[in-house]
Amino acid sequence: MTEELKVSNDKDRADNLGLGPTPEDDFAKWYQEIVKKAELAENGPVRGTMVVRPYAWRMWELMQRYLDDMFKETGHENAYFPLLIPKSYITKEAEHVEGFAPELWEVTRGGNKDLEEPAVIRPTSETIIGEMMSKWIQSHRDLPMLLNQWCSVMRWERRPRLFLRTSEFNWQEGHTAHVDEEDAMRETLQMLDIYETFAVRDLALPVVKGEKTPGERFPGAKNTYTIEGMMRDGKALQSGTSHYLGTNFAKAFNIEYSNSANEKVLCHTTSWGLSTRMIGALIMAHGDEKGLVVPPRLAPHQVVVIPMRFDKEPRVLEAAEQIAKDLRAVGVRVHVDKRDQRPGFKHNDWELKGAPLRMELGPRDLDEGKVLVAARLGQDEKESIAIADLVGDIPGRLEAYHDFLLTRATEFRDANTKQVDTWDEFVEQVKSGWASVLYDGTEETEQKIKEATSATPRCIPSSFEAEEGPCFVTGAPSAFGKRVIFGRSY
RNA sequence: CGGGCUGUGGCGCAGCCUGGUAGCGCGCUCCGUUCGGGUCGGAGAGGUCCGGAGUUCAAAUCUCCGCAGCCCGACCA
Repeated sequence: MTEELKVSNDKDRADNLGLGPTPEDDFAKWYQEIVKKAELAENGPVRGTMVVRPYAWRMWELMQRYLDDMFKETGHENAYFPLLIPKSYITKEAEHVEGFAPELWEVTRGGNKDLEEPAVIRPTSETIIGEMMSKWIQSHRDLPMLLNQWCSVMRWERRPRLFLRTSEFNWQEGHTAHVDEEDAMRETLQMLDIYETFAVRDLALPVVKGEKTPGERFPGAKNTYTIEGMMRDGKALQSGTSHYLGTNFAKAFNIEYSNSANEKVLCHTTSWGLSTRMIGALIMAHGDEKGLVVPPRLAPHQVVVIPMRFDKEPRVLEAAEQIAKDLRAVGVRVHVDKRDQRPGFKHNDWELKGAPLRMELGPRDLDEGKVLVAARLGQDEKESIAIADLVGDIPGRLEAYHDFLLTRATEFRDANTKQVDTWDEFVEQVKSGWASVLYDGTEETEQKIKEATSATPRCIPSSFEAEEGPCFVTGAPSAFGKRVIFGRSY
């Protein structure tokens, strides 16, 4: 009887603290529980808004740092443009306004009176930055103009989901102006490459890089490029986009320069953005039934040290702090968990929060000059390592852990991506993954596919070989000169 | 925006059908104990039952209107 009660209490505790559903049971619920229980974010009081908690914001700070470094290395400068944009700006580019009109938040009052011209809260800043660029650019000598801003934007979302789609979200938006198409296109593709590097190197997320089909383009863009990641439920997540805007915005906002022949010429502009949605990507690409799995480059705590009986034996804590100090000196982010909790609780908690490595340090280890090192993934047994070897060992171990995650995610993606040539195969394939197909590229065909399977064209991968043949739906000649990846998406 | 479901201490839930102003588990606080994978015992704190209006002597419970969340769809860098 007592035993039964005890077991039941343990189960209640586990249910309350740990995750209920597994990704296989109920992916949507699993995702929400991770977000909440790993203390990443929660809903704000206004519909669709999100409170980002410190643990997740730290990951975003790291993302910002890696991206910002690459932006600066490629000559970009950060600036800041206003949150509020005159409503009239948005309407200057026809496709742009059509695309964003249904998503706008509008401000009509301030200081207790109606505004003369309503303002919209930026859904993206092409318009206001275009307006400013038109003032700043006079000569070909002013080009290229390479700007970026870190900010939040707002779009009315009908169905918000934390990190994936919220009314307000934080991102970076780059905006550049160039002398001609060639230079602008080089920029567009360069930024796409940077996003890919970021995804692979920092997020351990293999992505498919490529161009969007016309139906999936950014409103007002001539070409849209994307990196698409595969989540563990086989769906695609658009993880970063880069747009070649042609002269569309230059025309709308008069962004022009005098060339060396003293002729007025329209600029060719680009824009590119990546958001906190990447935190959603990280959760859904790497997480498992125990919780979050954070890739080392983004982990707030790469190593968590769990000291045993440290209240009774101060030397344990001293040793733990010394280890932390030594590792920090070689660039490892270490956290010593001094909470008044049992070690078992801490192990579970840090598994839920996805810390890559844990160290268990007690009097016994200390006597032997060793620590037990456990990995969140990819290592079955805890390994006893000499304390003296840690500084040499841990950085490499973190890299190996990153490689493990990347390999695992890549194998998963490849196993769930299939080349198909018939309707039946296609329908089956997009239930759980991606299908690469030849199709005729028409809106009608895309619509038919979407209605039947809810799959949409994700991108025309730049890595794919040229290939042509009959459309798997209509039999008409295929478009784009190569296969296109279709999948369900977020 | 259409269809479905939900809203009760921090979290998970019961109570609602058959109105009589709240209960359980976990968590939290304090004391002791324990500490190498979610210790054990004791004593406590904490809720205008999402909001508003209505019916009633009386509403968590019934009715209406909002708001918010979740799922499916539509929509969506």
